[in-house]
Amino acid sequence: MLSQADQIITTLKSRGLRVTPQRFAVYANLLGRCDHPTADDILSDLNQDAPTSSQATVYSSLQALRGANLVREVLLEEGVCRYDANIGPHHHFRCQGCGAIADIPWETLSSLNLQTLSPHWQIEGYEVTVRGLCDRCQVG
Amino acid sequence: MLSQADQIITTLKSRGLRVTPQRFAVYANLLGRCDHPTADDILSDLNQDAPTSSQATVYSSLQALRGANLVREVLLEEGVCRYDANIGPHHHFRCQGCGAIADIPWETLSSLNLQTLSPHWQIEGYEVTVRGLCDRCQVG
DNA sequence: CCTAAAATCTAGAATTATTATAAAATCAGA
DNA sequence: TCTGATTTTATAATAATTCTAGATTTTAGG
Repeated sequence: MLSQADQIITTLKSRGLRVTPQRFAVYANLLGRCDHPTADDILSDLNQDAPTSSQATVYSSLQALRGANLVREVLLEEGVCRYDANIGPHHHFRCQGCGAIADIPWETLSSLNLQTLSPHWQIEGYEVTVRGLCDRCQVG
Repeated sequence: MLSQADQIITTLKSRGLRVTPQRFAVYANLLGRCDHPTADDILSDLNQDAPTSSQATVYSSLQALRGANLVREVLLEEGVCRYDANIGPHHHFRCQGCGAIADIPWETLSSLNLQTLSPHWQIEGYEVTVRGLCDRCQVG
């Protein structure tokens, strides 16, 4: 029975990544979150209780994790990249009021038929971005 | 029978925008394109034959056009915002090889049932991002 | 046509997110 | 423990975008 720490270490190693305290911390942070943090969000969180990583290393660790397909980027906001350890197919809801982003399970919107798109494209997947207002931003 | 230039002018006025050569040029440029240019792409294009606009003004014009719902942003690439004068609902294909972006007509992927999402959300729309390889990036 | 007020443009400075860099530190296998 | 390769660090650099104050332009009314 592996602890979560051991699982993370095993996972990093299995993807050919050297296990450093910073990579561990970044990945553990992302695995423990439901939101989609920016690099700066992660940095602040990591260094909350103890100096864990430099800013450059957070970026570097994120790139390594992305290269290993353990983390993906989420482009739903201008000017900044957000990250997600949930790399399985899923969709997003984006609130147009406050900007909040929520995950939508894959199956919920998995009924699209992509066969009729262009015969020139080799389709590998899709995701849906739903826009609207979250409950806090709705008026009356 | 209005010329295209007159149509653009009328459109800008109808949206409460002052008609300046720069706004006209930016909007005309976007209307004449099928791709999704960056602000810099637009700037280079505009100033190709004659000095038309400064960089700051291209950004400013794009913001004004967006505020008037004549132009929308497209967030499919890290680090840069792309723009589109096609503001009707439509979807995008994104090539994972070269990064090319293509429009997909709305009706093609309009069959999603959003009723089963969260009762807390007031849904206003959705768009689908399809990923794959374009014909040029596919190998043999 | 003129005028004036408001809006917009300009060009360079400033800001922000991210990447580059060279030296120091660390990882992991022998 | 040693060692070579990799990673981290802190700062500089870069690129996309916004800010700013003075100059210029638009536009409505006379």
